[in-house]
Amino acid sequence: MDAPITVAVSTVIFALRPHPTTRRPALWIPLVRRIREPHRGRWALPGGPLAAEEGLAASAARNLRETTRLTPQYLEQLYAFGGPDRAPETAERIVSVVYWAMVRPEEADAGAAGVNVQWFVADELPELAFDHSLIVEYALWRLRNKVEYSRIAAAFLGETFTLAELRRVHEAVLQRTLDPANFRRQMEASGRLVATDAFRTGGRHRPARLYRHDRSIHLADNGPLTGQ
Amino acid sequence: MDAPITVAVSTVIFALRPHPTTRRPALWIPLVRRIREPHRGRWALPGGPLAAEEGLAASAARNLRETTRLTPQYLEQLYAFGGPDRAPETAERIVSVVYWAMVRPEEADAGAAGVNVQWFVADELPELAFDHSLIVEYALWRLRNKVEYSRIAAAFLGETFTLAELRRVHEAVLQRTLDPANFRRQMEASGRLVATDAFRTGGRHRPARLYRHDRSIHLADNGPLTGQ
DNA sequence: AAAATAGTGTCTGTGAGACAATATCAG
DNA sequence: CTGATATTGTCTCACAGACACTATTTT
Repeated sequence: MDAPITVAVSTVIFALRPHPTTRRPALWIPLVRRIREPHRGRWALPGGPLAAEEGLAASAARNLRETTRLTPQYLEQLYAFGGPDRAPETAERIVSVVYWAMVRPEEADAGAAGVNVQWFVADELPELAFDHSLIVEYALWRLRNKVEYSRIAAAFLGETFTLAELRRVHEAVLQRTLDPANFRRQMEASGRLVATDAFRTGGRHRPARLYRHDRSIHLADNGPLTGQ
Repeated sequence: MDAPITVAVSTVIFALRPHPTTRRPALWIPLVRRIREPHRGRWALPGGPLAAEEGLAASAARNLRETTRLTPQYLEQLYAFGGPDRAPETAERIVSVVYWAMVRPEEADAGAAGVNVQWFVADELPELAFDHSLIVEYALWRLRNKVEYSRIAAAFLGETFTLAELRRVHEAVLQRTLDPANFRRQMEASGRLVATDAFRTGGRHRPARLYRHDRSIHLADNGPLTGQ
């Protein structure tokens, strides 16, 4: 007579787009409006049940693709949530394995995706369904930590970028301004950047050198896990 | 016709005991011998299916108690493993939420626990069942990282301890010797230690001051997760 | 006194951060 | 030339690590 336990996979998806009022780059998250009870009408993380023959990360990538039509540049497991009291309104017992992902701005602008999907500024979310507010908060915490010691910010940018562009990603994630001179030195000292001989011209100022990331270095260190 | 997916919880349990040859403190892990196929006879992490009304962490604590008769000083979720190819020998699909835990040496010596349970030096394990070798490797990596920036080492010690005792914990975890003078300064500067006015006497040397940890500071920073 | 560990002092190198100065583009 | 941002230079401070030195106990 075991109550059935369902495994679901949800994903916190981050993209960088201009903030609606300040126009400065900010973190955005797509959410899905619930069309059924419980929490009908509330916004929730995209997700769904784990398919029988599907890996956890594959399931996250699939539901990301289905809700946003995007392919993640980076995808990492966040946490498994499984308390028996997560959805007190229902008899169902759901264990959610939550991933977080990063997509590129061009992609994020393109497919606005289906109805019932809407992008929100990550720091100005409404109250979400279930424990999803807590989950997003945790994902933000992880992202803000990881941007400081990995080259994960690259997942928000294209193949090449200027140091100013990379700095603005860091500033958006960390929500504070960074000294251009010191930022440059840190990035150069990290050994993760490769200078190209191309420049970004067009601004009313000195052109900026374009860099790319060293592809031989992983976006982030997951320890002995090579990509579950 | 969904193939049923079972949720299991396993735990990597660490304790500090003298290494059998060097007698220096080393990390030990209790393993359970499998009595059924697949992998019969091999050693595996303690664990079992998630009970219907049980939280994930509660399940980990319970199976830890059942296999070792111990209560963890620290318990944290490690990762959820759920690839469809984890146990190719069976038709079953199991998603394992793995925790890691730390127990105190006195406790670890006491209840040697049931038959089919045996303690191993963490760095000298045999080939384990399923993907458990990878899991232990990852848990070791997390422990070694976390000991450097949290007061997690306290979980291996009693209420009060000398700086030498704390240093030997760090040395055992990190597998290298640490300068006593610099270690002292780092610990004092961390603000996590509180000096008591008691001393540990008995050695053929100057008595060492006993410290305790500041209980207002969490053992480790799990971000916005307060103790899932 | 000798042995052993507790605890202090000091020096050096590295890196983060503040901030000044110079370079080079568009208009 | 002016305005703007790129890029370089310099200074200071904090901290990790190496290592010499002093303190206090047991035998």
